[in-house]
Amino acid sequence: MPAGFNTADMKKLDEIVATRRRVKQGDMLFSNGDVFTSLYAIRTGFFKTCVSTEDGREQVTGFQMAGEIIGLDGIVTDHHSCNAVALEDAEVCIMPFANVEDLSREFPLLQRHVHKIMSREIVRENSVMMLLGNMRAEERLAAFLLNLVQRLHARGFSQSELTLRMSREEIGSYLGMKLETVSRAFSKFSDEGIIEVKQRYVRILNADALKKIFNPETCN
Amino acid sequence: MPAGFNTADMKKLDEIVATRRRVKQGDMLFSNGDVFTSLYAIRTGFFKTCVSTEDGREQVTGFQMAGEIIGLDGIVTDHHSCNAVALEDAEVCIMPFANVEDLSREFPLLQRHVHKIMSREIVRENSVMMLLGNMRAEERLAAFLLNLVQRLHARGFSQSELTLRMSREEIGSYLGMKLETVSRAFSKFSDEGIIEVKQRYVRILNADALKKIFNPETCN
DNA sequence: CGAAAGGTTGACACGTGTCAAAGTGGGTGG
DNA sequence: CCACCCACTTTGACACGTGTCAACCTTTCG
Repeated sequence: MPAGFNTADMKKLDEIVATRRRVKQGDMLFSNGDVFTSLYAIRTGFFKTCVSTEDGREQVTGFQMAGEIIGLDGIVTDHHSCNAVALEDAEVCIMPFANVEDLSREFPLLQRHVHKIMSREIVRENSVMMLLGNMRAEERLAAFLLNLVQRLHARGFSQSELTLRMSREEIGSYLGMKLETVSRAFSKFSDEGIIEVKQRYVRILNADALKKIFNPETCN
Repeated sequence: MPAGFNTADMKKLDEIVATRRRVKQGDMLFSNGDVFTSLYAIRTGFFKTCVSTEDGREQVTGFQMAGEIIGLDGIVTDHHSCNAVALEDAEVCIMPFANVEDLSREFPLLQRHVHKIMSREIVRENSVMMLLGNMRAEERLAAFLLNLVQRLHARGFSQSELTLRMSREEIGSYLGMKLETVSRAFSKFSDEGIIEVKQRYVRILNADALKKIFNPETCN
């Protein structure tokens, strides 16, 4: 929720949330083809969203954590065009989109907030396109790790330690590379003393080195 | 503009457009860092949008033609995060975003329309991610050509002939491949009798074959 | 405890990138 | 109006990063 509302406003804004829903690890919050009715605000847990082709290839389009909104893909056709899968037990707030639109008309601040959320997603996807189109395996992984810790840190977690909620294959799908290549890049970073890796536990030992890999020119 | 408005409504909706602007080939409509004030509806002409890293790598994030909206990237931070370049002389309608938001509150149909436009862009970028992450050079080019002719056909142009407005390098940037690879893929399609290419002129001789390349499984 | 899923590592293959040279077409100035 | 020039495109030869396939290891969970 955005800032700038008084308590009376906040009470009305509570109406956006119809109810909450728990999603167990591995379960889908919504899937491709489902009728779109609501946006979902993640309260706890971790999701991936992915699209797939008829011939079975899957592309992870994003990883979402507490405080982020999923379901925006469904607005345009009234049907979802991707799957949202919980990577750990999760709880979401269900926000019927009709409520969102009604209250947006009443509260310009909310309207602006909704627009920003959608715009942010567009900008994020732009940078993923840059990553997929122009970067090499190690740059992609460095960018991915830096993005993850930055978002976790904004939520009060460590900026140097994290536990991955997704498999090597899912990371690879997101980054446009095979799981073996992901694993090799982790090992390389580890050999170079940039990170410490043990399965899904990752500790960043030298963030500057990671940033340098991600963006070779901008280093100092 | 969406359907469903009466003439009185339409008159008010005209207020969205502040003015028009001509953009000459090669000129930028807006660029990374510019303050965001307006969305732009393309009346005529053809644009590319692209992001770039500090070390000079450029990623084309989309090609836009008449009737499409650009500038959505600027909403989230009040500053544009990409460049919009005219690939041919163009004219756009300038729609100050404040007007869009004001009238959206008044006209639910417009509000819904704006939301759909943003959602459509998110879904489009999802499919570009699939393309960049999972497909091979020839599949990417086939998908690209099919998408282009489909959009041109929706605007009354031929569904088998087109003149590309962008260079091989720009196509390559969009599709995550080098210009030589783009050129080779064109030549291969040409050798196989699937298309006829002469520089920027392309005629599709066998659309089914292209679809087959794009999606090997879904053929029949 | 055993099986299944996920992760690591090695050897090799292959698609695309890189570099270079030549061809093509369009725009501009003399 | 022609000729030149420059940007763009095509094509070839070769290099290299990542994919593929396989074996083995680790961890989790029934």
